[in-house]
Amino acid sequence: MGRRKIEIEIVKDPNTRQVTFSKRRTGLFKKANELSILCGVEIAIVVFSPGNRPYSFGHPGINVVAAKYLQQEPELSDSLGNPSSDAPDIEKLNLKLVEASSDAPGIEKLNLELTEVLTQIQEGEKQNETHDEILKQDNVMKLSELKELRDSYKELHDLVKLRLSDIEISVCMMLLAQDPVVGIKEKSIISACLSETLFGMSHTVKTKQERKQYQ
Amino acid sequence: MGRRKIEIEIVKDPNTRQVTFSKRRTGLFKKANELSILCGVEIAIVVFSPGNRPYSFGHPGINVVAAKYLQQEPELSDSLGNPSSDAPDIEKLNLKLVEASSDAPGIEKLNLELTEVLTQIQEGEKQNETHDEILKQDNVMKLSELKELRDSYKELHDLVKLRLSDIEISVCMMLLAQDPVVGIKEKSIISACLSETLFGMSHTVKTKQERKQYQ
DNA sequence: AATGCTATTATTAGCAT
DNA sequence: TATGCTAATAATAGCAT
Repeated sequence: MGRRKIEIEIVKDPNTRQVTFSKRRTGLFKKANELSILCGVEIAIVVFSPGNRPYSFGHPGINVVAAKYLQQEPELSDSLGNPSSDAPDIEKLNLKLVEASSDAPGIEKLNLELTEVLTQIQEGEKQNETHDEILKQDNVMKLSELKELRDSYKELHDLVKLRLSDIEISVCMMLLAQDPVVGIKEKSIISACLSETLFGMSHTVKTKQERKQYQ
Repeated sequence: MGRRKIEIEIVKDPNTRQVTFSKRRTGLFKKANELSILCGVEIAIVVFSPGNRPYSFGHPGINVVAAKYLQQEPELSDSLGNPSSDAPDIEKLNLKLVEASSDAPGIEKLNLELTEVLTQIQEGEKQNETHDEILKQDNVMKLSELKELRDSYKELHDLVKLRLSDIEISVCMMLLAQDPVVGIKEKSIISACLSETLFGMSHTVKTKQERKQYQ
């Protein structure tokens, strides 16, 4: 594809490697952009340069898509008997979403969602403690109370599971919202919101590190 | 690039669009693979098909890198004071990681891990059912059984919460990776986490779709 | 939904800037 | 570190399967 064919193996000369990276990354992002436009689909790429700098591409900006995705959730459960085939109206909807997302609003919602999840988890932990109290007080429990206990846990479980899915979706969307190298607009908004999110989550990372250290 | 030139605009015929997506996605992933090998860099791609199915590509497989991450973890807190310099040995290390991972079992392992988590969640649901049975059989329950019930829920709860933390950490890593000014050493690790997240999400989203379809 | 064929267009390796 | 040039290689549009 150039003056001569090359083997697909690591380019030994660091300078040449950097040039290759730069050119091929450009080409890759161009291809990704074409794919997203030609097929009306969402795509996200992250790649680290040989110097370990991150480059990313994403199309389109995402909040509208995220919101609408959650909206179409009910519809999905209606199309039960159709396992591996794609309902055509879903595809249409998807295309509309991509179109509509060009005028995307803010990203604060994402942060709010994350905060909500953390809050709910904390509440779940409180419930755990409450149940502990109950267990200590009575050796025998009425069936109704038992059911309540069970139900509350089940509720918590479902809640967290649902929230987990939401977060994963949000993350996905966030990935898609990365600053595109080729032709998208929301750059400044996205960067700002990414920073916000970063601050919001830093405490969680700390928590995990602490967990490991004291284990 | 084909029998005739086409404009980069949405392909109107749905069938043709799907074929285009399939071919170009293959091409894109091939390019991404070549880029990662030629330049020894880490890369991750997520793309949704016109039918909204997630496809993902990532290099390298995360297991090797993740292992090295855990080994390096102690050192990380030491190198925090070195913000914006691009240490050359870091690049070498990064290359070694990529090389080392070329003989990694591949991506299946990652998917297995994710499947494991999902399985555990499903098992949690089964336990819910089991507890239902118990509740129906006995009006009175021994304290030990009650504790078991409580513990199983707590376990499930912790499991989900842990996974949630992992996702948040991955996101945080990703956000950190946005900023080239932040310390360099962590970058390879970051991208590993990122890959994990990307793959994880692709898998999870798919699973969620399936869950909905069969509900 | 994916793959093989192949005429045609698109990407890029090596070099210079 | 990135871009312009250009010969040479690689991807793919349309069609059939």
